[in-house]
Amino acid sequence: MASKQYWLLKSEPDCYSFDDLKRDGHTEWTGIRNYTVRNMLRDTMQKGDLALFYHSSAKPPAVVGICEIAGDAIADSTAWDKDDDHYDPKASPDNPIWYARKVKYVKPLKSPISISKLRETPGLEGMGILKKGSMLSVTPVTEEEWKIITKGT
DNA sequence: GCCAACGTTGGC
DNA sequence: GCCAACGTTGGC
Repeated sequence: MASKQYWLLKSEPDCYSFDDLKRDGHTEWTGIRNYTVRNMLRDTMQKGDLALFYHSSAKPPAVVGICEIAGDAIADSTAWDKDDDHYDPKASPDNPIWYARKVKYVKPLKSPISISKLRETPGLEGMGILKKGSMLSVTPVTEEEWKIITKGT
């Protein structure tokens, strides 16, 4: 088994916040409708990987906590739910197209790190989240970046 | 298979 | 609410 990998999961707190995850304990990370993200989530992630929980479109946008990839890839059944916001008419139980992962609450950061703070921090310049125009809701995080961000928590 | 048009994302 | 950047779509 390859060594542990690190990720950053982006969510709008109005949609699903880190506090929601704390309340629930775990959740299914569904609604991914981007092929790059799907491939990472389905093929590259491993059960037991750790992830940063990032609040996008928040005031301010920030990394707020830590969670864990708690299961293997599973078909995203919201894709064939007509009432779901992320309904995809091309998906079906026989051809799921989209996948999800179970994610488990771990703990909050000692204090949230805003995007402007991330930009100012040496060693984090290369983070996917900071790239202009990055729209990926899941991005890999290096061990180095992970250590800097979670130091002291 | 090219590429322009369009929709979406997300920081500001 | 603006707008730059990106992914996706669809006509050809």
